[in-house]
Amino acid sequence: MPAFPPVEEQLATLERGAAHVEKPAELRKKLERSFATGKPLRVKYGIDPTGFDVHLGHTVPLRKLRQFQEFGHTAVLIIGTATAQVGDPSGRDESRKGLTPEQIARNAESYLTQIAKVVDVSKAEVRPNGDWFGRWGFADMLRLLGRATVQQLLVREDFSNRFRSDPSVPIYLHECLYPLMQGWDSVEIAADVELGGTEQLFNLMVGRDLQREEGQEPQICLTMPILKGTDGKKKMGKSVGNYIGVGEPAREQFGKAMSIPDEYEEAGPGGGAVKKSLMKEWFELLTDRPADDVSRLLAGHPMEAKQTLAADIVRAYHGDAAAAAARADWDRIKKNEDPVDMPEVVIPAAELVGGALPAAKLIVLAKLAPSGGEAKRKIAEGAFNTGPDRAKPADAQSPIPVTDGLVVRLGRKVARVRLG
RNA sequence: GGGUAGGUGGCAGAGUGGUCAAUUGCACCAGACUGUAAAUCUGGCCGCGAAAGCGUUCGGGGGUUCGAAUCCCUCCCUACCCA
Repeated sequence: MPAFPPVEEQLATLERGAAHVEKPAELRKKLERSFATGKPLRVKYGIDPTGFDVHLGHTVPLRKLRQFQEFGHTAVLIIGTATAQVGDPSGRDESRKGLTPEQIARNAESYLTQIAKVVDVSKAEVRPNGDWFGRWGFADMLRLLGRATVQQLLVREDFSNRFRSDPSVPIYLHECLYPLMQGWDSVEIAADVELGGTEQLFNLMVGRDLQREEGQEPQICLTMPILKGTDGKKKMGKSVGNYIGVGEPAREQFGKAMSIPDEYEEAGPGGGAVKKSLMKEWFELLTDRPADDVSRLLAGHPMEAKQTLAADIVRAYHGDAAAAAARADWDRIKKNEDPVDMPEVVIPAAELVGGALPAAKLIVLAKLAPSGGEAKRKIAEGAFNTGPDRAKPADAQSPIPVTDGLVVRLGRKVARVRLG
């Protein structure tokens, strides 16, 4: 039987960073009861196995889920094997194409491995919603559809926008089913709390309604803010290309984190632009760093703060050593030094002519550029240099003496040559 | 079933017989600059070639033409409207 931390302590952590809690008083009540009875809360989070890389944006609610786990509550991961065939209309996504059962299975597996970097999947309950929806007949579906009205759906901004102002974007009937299915999942697993991004609030509320109608205690809906991407402008997402994947290499994550702007502007309530600290939001939503620590860092040198932020993020997915190494590498790059762990490329000795190679050819063989044309352009731009003295070739044809261990650089790409 | 608008480089989106390897924006790569791989400015962004140049591209196939992303035929696909 898990011993839960005091309710106040739990509340303080759980509500931190949340965009909205529906309803805070009920959450307290549930926590108090679980504290008294020793019965963990059932905390639901759903994902559709439609096949994408898990990125930091997804980790925001996932981290909240982990906090619940750490307090001893039960994480229930819904795999939307049934809902994936419908496609969530939230955020004006266009309807998704149908996936084969094999794809869905493969995606689901890939998710769980990625999610495992944040949540303790081994302790979580994993429930494909095809388990129940798969058994449903047409009559069951109709019964579910009878639970909601078109008016209710139109309350949703993205539906009403599409309906009124942008009629060219179709709304399919099956999309209307999605919130109901998601809500029904809550009934099936008797959820105490459901997590999601702010755009999920409507769907989460449907769960509350359905539970109440089924005689269950309605779930708490806890939404998390939408994380802004590395551009500081749009929601982090794959299609925008402003994301950091949880599976990316440490250096990559560190670099991308360093590239975020310090602050961004947002339309304020009065219409004017309000400056907000992007770094602060990232600290709050992506790291465990305490609030006073964060404000101290932000008051200091921005560069220092951002490096700490980047290191915090890398640490979560690659560990202390990798985070430290990524930070050290960053410093080296800044000072124009080579990183410690350089990728090595093998060049067959037979390619050499008199121990040398034309510059353009060397670049292609070292895989620094995909084609000879690209290599030549970069040489002309002065982006290529080799060896400790960073010698630049005069032109693309200049022979570069190639020895084992030679360091070749093109822009920020660096490699060490091995003769094979 | 009928009608309409479309299918162009990673995406968005111009072009509508030669001057088009194809405007532009985004993304991406590089250079300068900088606390930052931010911002800004500059250059680049199909392949081969030292270069002149050559080859392969604009949904698939076929055709007209000295010459087609652009015209014709046919097929496939997408969206919207009407039934």
